[in-house]
Amino acid sequence: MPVTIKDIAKAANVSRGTVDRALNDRGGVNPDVAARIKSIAADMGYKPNTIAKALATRSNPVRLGVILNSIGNPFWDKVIDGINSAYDNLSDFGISMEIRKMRGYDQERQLHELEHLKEKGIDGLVITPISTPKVRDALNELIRSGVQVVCCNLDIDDVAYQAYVGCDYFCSGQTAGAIIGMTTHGESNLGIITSSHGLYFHEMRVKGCTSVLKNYPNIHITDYAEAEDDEEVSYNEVKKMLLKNEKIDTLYFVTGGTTGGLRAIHDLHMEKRLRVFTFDQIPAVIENLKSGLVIATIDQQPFVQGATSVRMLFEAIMTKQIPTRRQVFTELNIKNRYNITG
Amino acid sequence: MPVTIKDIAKAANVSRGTVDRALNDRGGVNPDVAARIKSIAADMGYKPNTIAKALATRSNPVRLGVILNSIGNPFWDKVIDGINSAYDNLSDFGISMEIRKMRGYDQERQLHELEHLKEKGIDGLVITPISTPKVRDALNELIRSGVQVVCCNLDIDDVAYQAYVGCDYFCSGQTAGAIIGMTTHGESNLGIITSSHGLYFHEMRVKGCTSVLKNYPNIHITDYAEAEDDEEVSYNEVKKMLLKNEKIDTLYFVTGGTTGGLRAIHDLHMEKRLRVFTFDQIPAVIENLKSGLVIATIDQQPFVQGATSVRMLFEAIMTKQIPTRRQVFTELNIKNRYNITG
DNA sequence: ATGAAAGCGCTAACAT
DNA sequence: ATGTTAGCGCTTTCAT
Repeated sequence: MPVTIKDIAKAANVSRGTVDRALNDRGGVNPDVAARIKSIAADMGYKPNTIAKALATRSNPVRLGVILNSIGNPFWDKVIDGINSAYDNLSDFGISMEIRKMRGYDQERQLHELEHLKEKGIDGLVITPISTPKVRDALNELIRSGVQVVCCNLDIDDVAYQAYVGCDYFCSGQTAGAIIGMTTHGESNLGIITSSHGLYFHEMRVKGCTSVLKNYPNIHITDYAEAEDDEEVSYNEVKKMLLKNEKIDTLYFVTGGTTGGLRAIHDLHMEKRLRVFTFDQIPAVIENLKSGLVIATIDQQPFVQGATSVRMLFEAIMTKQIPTRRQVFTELNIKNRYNITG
Repeated sequence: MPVTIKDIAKAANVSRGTVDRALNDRGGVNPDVAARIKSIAADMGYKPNTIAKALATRSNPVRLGVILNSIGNPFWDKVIDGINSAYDNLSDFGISMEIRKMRGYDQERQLHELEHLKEKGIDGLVITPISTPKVRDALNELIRSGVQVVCCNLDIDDVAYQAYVGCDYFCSGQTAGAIIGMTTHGESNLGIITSSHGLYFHEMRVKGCTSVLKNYPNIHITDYAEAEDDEEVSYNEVKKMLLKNEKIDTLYFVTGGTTGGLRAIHDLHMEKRLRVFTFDQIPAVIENLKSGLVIATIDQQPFVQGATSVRMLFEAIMTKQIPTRRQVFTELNIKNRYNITG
């Protein structure tokens, strides 16, 4: 039988109210008494009952805020599914949640969304942080004011968040490199399409991939293109690359612009000539896995990322955890036409 | 603000007790009144609050039983981790759980474990059912007596269970076939190691694989061996197969006996000659992925299987769901040396 | 600073 | 057949 505050109250010869105040640092209790209560609670192995707490605090429930750079990028659909799924599971706890979606990587826009949620009042925040000093400072101030923060999919340095939930980008690059090496039998001329932002995580994916491809002397990186995270730009750049380099037989899409790039291949009727490797399971990728153009794609469990972010955030708020900057990496999985989970 | 039984009671002009009795079919309420209450509840969009219910029924908590054919097979370690993780998450709901582990596929032993749990009294059961008429009948009788059942990892026909949580075995075979075809560049002489039980799911894995390999005219299935789900038998059979067939350059372990088979390869010093494909991420597989002997393994998310089984079972019990024979397939994921999650 | 008591939504034992 | 009431473990308001 688990120990309750009632048990502690009896053991400490005080009332349940005092135990509650002491254990939750609500103030208004003699320091000596508080210390004694805490030590007794620890001795008895007290673990607060989350569901009872949730029932009791139902009148002013936990408020969650979410800010995602999701507009115009189909990758986020499943992250949002995960967020909503976790939210539904927690609905009995009486929580509320507001999702703010934005397009691209404009820090001013993100700061604006942050301000909006701050004014409405939130106890926790899930965010895909844009890694700039201004965003960093804003998040740290938010955290100082008592709001718990979980970063989803994108990491940011020097922010005292509770957790980063996302993939290991370097490792995802390695995984891609390995599958490229193995399935092309170590013979290929590779074109790499990246985003132009010099985004840290994109770079990691390229580095991870090339570090593995070093083991294959006959795989040559023939050309790079920058898609600027825009499908149209990607479409044009891929076209240009393929027309310029007749030798290219393999394409590696790091992220963003994959849909446009695949369209370019079809418009050039170069499906037969090319083997394509991508990330994630967005509709265009699934379609082309089925058609055989895309050989494999690396999945990073977007649903799990969304769901875990919300769950960890709620957990942190309920148990008053102190920020630990924990890295929670989701699995990286190779998908071919048979094991897609679109 | 969610609607509660109190709201319904007021709307129906009855007491909360009557609403509770009506909504939960506890009997002792006028059929007409019950129908009216139910209709009002539906109209108001009533959703029972699980955590309040759990708090109230804490004195006689939900009792879960688990029966796994896990002894001697490292695959199950992560299933059990998943089961325990879900159990921990539900601990605030005051549930109890007993895990019974057994070795191999002896139906008498399984029926015995079933009897044990039945005598102790359980509200729900997670089981890896041995697909025989006796087990089928025993499970159906259990279900008729009001116990919810979830099948984990193994499916069974004609049992009115709540859900099967596990992988799609045919699809896992296809996925393996595709990776074998792609990474061997369509050229190989294949040895297949299966279990001897003629187990349905093993057969599906072989069929799935060969159905895909039909697309590769130069991949030949040179030999089959039966490991009888025993590491020693597997060790000997693999040795025999490799010594007999000098041409074999690729091995496909369907399951059970992988550890012993890998050991045989090492003892024969044939690591250089062979490319191996396996299932799951058991220690021996991880080790040999790192060494390069195993090219890829197909993961079926054992942790998720365990956790989901328990969660779905609990959910079904709490909400009195009627058995639906739902198939919940976990993801199938290709793992190489870079994205293992051992 | 501490205690007492009401209440969160639901169940179950006891009255009527 | 229906109503009333006392909790489940915790928070919160009101007394003291």
